[in-house]
Amino acid sequence: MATIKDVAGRAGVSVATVSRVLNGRSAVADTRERVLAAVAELGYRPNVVARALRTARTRTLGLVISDLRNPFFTELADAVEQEARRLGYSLVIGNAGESAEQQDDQIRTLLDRRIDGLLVSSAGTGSAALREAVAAGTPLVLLDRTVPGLAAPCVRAEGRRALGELAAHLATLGRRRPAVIVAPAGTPIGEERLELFRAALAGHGIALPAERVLASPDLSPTGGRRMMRALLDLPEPPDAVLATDNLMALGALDEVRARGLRIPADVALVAFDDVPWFAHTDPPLTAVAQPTRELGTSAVHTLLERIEGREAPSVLLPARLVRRRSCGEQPEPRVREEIREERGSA
Amino acid sequence: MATIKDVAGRAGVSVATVSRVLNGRSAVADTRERVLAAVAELGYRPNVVARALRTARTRTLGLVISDLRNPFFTELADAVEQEARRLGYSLVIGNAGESAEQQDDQIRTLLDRRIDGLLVSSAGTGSAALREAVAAGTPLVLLDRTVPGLAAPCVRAEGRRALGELAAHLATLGRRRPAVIVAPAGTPIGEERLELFRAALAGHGIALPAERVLASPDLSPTGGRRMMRALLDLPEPPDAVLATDNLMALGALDEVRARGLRIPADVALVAFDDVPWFAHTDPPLTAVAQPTRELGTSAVHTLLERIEGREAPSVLLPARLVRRRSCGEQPEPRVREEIREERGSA
DNA sequence: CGGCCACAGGTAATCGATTACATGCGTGGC
DNA sequence: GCCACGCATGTAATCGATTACCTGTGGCCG
Repeated sequence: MATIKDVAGRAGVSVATVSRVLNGRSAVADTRERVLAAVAELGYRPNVVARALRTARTRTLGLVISDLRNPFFTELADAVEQEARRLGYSLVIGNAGESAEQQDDQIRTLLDRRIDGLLVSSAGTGSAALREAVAAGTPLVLLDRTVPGLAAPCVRAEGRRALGELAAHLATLGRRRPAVIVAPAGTPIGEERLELFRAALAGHGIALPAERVLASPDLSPTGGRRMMRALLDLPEPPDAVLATDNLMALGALDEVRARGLRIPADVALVAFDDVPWFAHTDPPLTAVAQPTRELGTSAVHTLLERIEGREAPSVLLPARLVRRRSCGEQPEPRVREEIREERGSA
Repeated sequence: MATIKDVAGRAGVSVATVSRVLNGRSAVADTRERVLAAVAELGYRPNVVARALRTARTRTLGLVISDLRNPFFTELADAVEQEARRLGYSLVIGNAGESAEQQDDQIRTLLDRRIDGLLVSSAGTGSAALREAVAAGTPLVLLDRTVPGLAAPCVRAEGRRALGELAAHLATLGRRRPAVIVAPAGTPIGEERLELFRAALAGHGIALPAERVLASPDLSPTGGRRMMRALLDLPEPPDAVLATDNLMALGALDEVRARGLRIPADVALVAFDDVPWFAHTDPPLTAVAQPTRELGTSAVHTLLERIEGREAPSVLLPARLVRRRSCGEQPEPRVREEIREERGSA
């Protein structure tokens, strides 16, 4: 591969001049053209490794995602990558697979590569490597999941309004015995969703007793299915169930079907996190949709602020309720259209 | 951040000695311990950028995936990442979003970062940047999708046996009017699947006329839905449809449902590519499952062979038929179990 | 007791870029 | 006509590691 020296030789100038031409500082027309010609002839491309070593900037961001196979996070990662690339940064993605250990491994690998900044949707609640990153002075922004006590801004969605609408929606439809399948205990954001929903229901005079709030052991369809089983086995089974994650909602759906029950006639089902295939299930699921792509772009912007040394506040974007048919309402006229267009040319 | 010089100073030795201790060449007990102590005290981590510059090896692989939001590719990427990490390599993932242009952009970025090897599941048929990679001598392995005329091994799945089983399955169930929704024209692997299926059907005396083979304009639910609409509008509509990609199958399913038709009573539906949520649709979809994780690990191994300068042959792994309920057979006893376990702790 | 060898460990070159500083040339002002 | 200033460009240091080569010490053998 051609180096800057080869280009300099070919153009009959020094390496400094080549560098200056390529970085747009000075150089007069004649020289400039000779250099560019040499670059073209040799197919020269600057070695970003060398550049990074010298400038101490890699123009690379790191993203550690809690579970890459979860479609919510896939879309988030995609949004982050696009925005980063648009702004001239590469993105290195690390998958934590919902394991705190693997997350630490990924974070350390990224720090070793001297990325300019780090985005993390943390798998556990905090971790040693996260603190190391802060200590090392690497700009850090949390994504979707907060980590209590960590000095880093967090970009996430907030469900107050959407959960308020959901409570109203359920009340209107006459549902009186709601239940919630929440994320494993200790997940701060799951607790928040639960409390907001509880408060919203209370506003309509609907109670959410403890026996109808079940924490799944993990964020998986299996966990969701098991919790739904327990709920349906209750002496007074719920008439509406909210699952605070898309995979758990999927498992819950399986259990309802396996029992031959109908949605929404026998029980309503709502998911937190809207993912493309919720529009394709039978019936299409009503969901609290996080503004996924906006979360991604906003996280990149926040991180760049921090990289440039500015303070950046946490960002809370409102989620919105997407009404489909799993709670019993008639489909709105645009629902069929939505099915057709939602994925676009994905 | 501490550098090797800081460590050397603290341990009272030269940087060469530190490097040797850390890389396991020589160094006697006493010195060794002083160095390791200094490393621990300073929290020193080698700068991989500097190391890469010196050694001309980044210990990084690149993966350009045709569409990260397609769950088949997500799982493939996850498998590749895990195997790469296990073998001491980092993985940089680039998403092409099914655009040849973006793919070239991603490939060039990866080449600039001097990755040791490149894995590509090509979006278009060939591209300038792919040829540049080969010309630059970067070890290259194609994944899932071949590129005719490119001097690089390809790791992919092959459906002969599975499609043979599928043809037999359909014949047994009395289906006589099969149809196929294929990928956009010019996708080599789509053509192959079609021809294998056609041959297998012929073995059972079933014809596959041209009017029942439709090429979708893109790999999306929208495209699949449109093709299914055209098929169902045929004077003699098909009684079994194979979609050669999971997203198109999803769209096809939507169209069947929107018309109030039943699967499998009115029409059977089969997908090429098994993805986790096919076990959760209603009914669960019969699918030709590619050995996704094996494809990923095998691709990494092939690439490492090439990186170490050895020749490496292309790899063809057999796909297998996963019978669920979308063709009309009774569910086998283990199907319920499968629904529960398939995603595991995903 | 002297010489040689083995080996730990230091010195310095190197990877490919950026960039501070030096140099030299041309031009404009007095 | 001379000096100074500005600007294009070259020289060389630098980033943080690895590694070829050199040095010095100690042990062993003759």
